Amino acid sequence: MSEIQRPGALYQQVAAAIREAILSGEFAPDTLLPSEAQLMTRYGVSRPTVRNAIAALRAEGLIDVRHGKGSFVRSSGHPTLTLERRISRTSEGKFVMPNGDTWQEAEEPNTYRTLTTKTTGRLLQLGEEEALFGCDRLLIDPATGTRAMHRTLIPFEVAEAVPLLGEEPCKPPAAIYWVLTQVGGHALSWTETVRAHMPLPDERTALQLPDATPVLHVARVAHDADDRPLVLEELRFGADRAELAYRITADKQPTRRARP
Amino acid sequence: MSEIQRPGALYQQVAAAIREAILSGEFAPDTLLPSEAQLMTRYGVSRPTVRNAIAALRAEGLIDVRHGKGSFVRSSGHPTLTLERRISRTSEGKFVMPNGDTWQEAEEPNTYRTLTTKTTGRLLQLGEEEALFGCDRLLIDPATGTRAMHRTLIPFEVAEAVPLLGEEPCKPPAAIYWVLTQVGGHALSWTETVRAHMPLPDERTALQLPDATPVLHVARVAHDADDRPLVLEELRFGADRAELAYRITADKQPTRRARP
DNA sequence: AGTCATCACTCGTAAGGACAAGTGACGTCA
DNA sequence: TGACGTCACTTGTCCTTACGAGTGATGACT
Repeated sequence: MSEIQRPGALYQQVAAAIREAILSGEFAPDTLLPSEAQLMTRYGVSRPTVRNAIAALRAEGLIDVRHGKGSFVRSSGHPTLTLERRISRTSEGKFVMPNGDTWQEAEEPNTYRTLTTKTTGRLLQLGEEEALFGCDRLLIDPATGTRAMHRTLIPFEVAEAVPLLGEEPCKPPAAIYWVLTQVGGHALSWTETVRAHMPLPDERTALQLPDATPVLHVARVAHDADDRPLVLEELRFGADRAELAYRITADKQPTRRARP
Repeated sequence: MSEIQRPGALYQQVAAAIREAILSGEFAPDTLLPSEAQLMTRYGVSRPTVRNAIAALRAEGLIDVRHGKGSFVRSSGHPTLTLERRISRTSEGKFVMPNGDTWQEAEEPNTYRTLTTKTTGRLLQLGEEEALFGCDRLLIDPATGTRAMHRTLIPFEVAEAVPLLGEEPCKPPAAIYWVLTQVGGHALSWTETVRAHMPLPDERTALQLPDATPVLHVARVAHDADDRPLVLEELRFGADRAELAYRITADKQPTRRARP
């Protein structure tokens, strides 16, 4: 009966005690925590209080609870998949994404269709709710089992010049750059924007995410020589499975971006 | 009384109904949701069930609950601060981090001290629990109020060659690179690794994070000509306030990394 | 020996009641 | 008018009880 007293609510004291035990290593990773009943007698509180404490630890991603078995200390395993974000151009002018792209299609690819975007329109220099030409995919990395949601978005202005896009199913992620070069749209620079958010239920199921696992969201925009956006690629994946890696080399001069 | 039936548990049905109303725009952002009592009569369930549903929406980051007032639809405001991750070298050989570094010290800086790292040792090619020379900071962006935790880590092997580091307080983040050049440690490349995780309580309070807000974690490692790590900078901030932006330019040749 | 029912244990769901605590408006009182 | 107390409303905390559902081992039956 480790007596507890300190801060705020009872369940927070219980949560703090368990958390401390986990972080100090008293409860090792992948270890079974005491059951709810045991915690009730241990701290002299009711079951809702224990469950409330456990819910707090769950939201912090410290433990995993399995129905009928118990609560396990989550092994703070680092991501097993590192996505190297680098785009290179071969001498023939073809674009390759050389690494981190061992993705395979996990489902039958969709076809291009009209989409609207609230969150990423800004990156394409569009207003909110503006229509786009786009395609969704569910990708999987066979080596690690990591899943990712991929979306290609092309402004209508650009898509109209590319008759090939009407064909179905839509091209694999990397091919879109090649397609663009065929019609004279040469991407000169890419900007990647990285965000994180909590998954909605559809993302939770599609990406098979455990509790309290954020989604990493990468939006890659290709710009042409006039700094106008050509394509937007979105990639979402569970932050427990994969991480992003950028290699930065020192320029001789600071790069300046055009200011409209 | 919108009757509900479909999937799984009662509280999930209630949560799904509210979630749908939010995503469809029926409940506008920053709007007050019906109170718990109203939801009880609306769906004909008990208070624990309503609270359970609300807890689920809270964990998804869809709503904010304020004691004594009610539940508000969270305005899905995009991050206001964009951190441009680019390192440039001036012609004099001094290193500058030209953008996204309007940070100010939010607290009196600490002094360098010995730290151990479990999660990021790998990036420095060290084992787990290996000791390092390091310094923590709490930064703030005055324009947006965004807070960030910053940590500088230097392997003992490197730190021993730098007598300047013993001085207190420790240098501002960017200065460490300049210090290194003074003793012949020239950084040639940087690798940034991006992860996301849910905050522990200390991160929640230090960064002043709302519910269900992930932490974005950037680890920047500077390597010398022999590809040995010189410094590790860690930056953590709330994913609701800031995002990362990388500009990628197309190389003529794919970059190959040494394989040991 | 093998199969399968049972049981004890786990967590999940749902309801009920009671009181504490934060918030804001309203009305009283000085 | 101004200050303040009260009250109604909100969510927060905590307890009790009950049953459903997943898991694994035990043991009886074939």
